[in-house]
Amino acid sequence: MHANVKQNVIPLITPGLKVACSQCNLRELCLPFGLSEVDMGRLDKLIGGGRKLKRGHFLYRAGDPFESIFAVRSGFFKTDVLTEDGRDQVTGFQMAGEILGMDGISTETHTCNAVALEDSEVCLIPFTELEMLSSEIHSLQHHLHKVMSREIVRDHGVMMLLGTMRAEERLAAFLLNLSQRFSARGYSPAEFHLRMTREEIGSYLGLKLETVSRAFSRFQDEGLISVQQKHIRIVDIPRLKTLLTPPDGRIG
Amino acid sequence: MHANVKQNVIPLITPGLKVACSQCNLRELCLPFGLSEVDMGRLDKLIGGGRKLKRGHFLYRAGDPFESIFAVRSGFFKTDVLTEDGRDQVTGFQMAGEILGMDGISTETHTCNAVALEDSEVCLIPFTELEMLSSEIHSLQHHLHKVMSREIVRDHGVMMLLGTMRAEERLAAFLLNLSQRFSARGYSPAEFHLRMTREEIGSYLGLKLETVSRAFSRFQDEGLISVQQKHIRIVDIPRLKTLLTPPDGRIG
DNA sequence: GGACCTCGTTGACATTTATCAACACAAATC
DNA sequence: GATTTGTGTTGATAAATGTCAACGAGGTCC
Repeated sequence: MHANVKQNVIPLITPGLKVACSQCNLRELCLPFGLSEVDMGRLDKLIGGGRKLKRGHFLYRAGDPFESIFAVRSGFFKTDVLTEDGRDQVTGFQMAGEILGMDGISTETHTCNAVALEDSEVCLIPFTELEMLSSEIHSLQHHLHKVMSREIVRDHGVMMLLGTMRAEERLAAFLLNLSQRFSARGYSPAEFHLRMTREEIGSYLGLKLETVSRAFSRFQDEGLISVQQKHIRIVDIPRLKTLLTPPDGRIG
Repeated sequence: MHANVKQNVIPLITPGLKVACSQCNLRELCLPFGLSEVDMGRLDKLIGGGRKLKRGHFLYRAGDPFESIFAVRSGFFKTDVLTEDGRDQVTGFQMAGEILGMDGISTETHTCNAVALEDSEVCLIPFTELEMLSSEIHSLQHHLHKVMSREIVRDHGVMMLLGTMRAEERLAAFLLNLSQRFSARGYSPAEFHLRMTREEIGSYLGLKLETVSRAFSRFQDEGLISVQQKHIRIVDIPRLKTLLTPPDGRIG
């Protein structure tokens, strides 16, 4: 019943997978943002190659020693934290251009699991080398700080969601967030495939899977979206957005 | 009814407040952790002085341009995020040695408010200068990354709390977290003064103030703690900890 | 020293979400 | 093609938390 049913071996670096930031169409979303051609070449040399992961495989697990951060080249990941007493919280879903693994810097050990939700590719960025290079390239250093800060801000958004929103508001916010991120990557903002189960959505949103399912059905009944298993089509984005704004505005 | 009733002017740098990391008894908790004497002296020169804040005053507000991060020298802060539609989420409470303001790096604008919950003092650390110095001092750079990463890990803990815990578990986790942090600063882990209201605790924990109040009363009835308004004495720390571990362990 | 305030507590009741259970659907496997 | 397994949906009911309201305690301002 738990996610760790598929305890696959962590695959080694895929030798054939050549990566180069300068050739990558994600460079405007990813770590090399704002670098000159020359500096991007220096970053290329540092990137420890790519790694392919089959669906269900772990990129890293809580407890693994921290050595690298990862940039998602393609595919889809989830990160989750498990406690000894069996609580399980999905802390995020990551797609192309997003950075994984920064939780590990503080203790030199990963504190969460990262699992591929579909066949995926990542770039491996050795962190010590990245720090060395970033002390020479100011814009790289600054952008790394921005990426970490962005993660903090994103986390605050999740706290807001978990702390103040009701079930349907959470799901609306979740769908709109996915929509916006797909859109930023050139995909349809209105129609997409969910890579995660209702249970994983529920864990992320602090809800049980039944509540997630009911909220989907309700949205469909009201003509906001069309759901067929994992295929989602958002019929009325503006009206979905209004679900996030309580009618009275709650001002005062 | 809202926190921004006290909209005080942001005070300027307090000229008389001399700060020096090398003299500070918080240096093992704070940014200069692990620096040599010489390097600490260089960090001292960078610190833009101290700032005193009266209770209720804002250290910064959402929308303010980002220029510095802040280290709490003394006192107690809360940070919160407000949305246009009136939602208000407390994202953290900060005490001596903790760093504030890293949310602002990503957009060059602060994304939350930081308010002093009692008369407080902070060190102002201009961020551009900090980046310049950290590219020269590797251990400073690395420690900055650790501090940011620690914030990400802390945020994950809050997500876990908000996503998986029930009201009493949240409050127990909150009290134990405060206890541990006071303890790390040489104060009693068992007896302390809450600087925040029930409403602020509730906002942080995703609960209404009445629920927080009832949970306090219940803990007192069960002999776990003793509450008198904001004064808390934890009578039975081990038993409070067991509240966080569901009896069956939820394994499997 | 009294008259506000804000803050905290408690009770009765409403609402939301979880729990338990049954069943439907789809993909993967034999 | 049938079977299994994971996944998703829906209903009935229970449990947790929120809402509304009253009141009490402490601090602050005249």
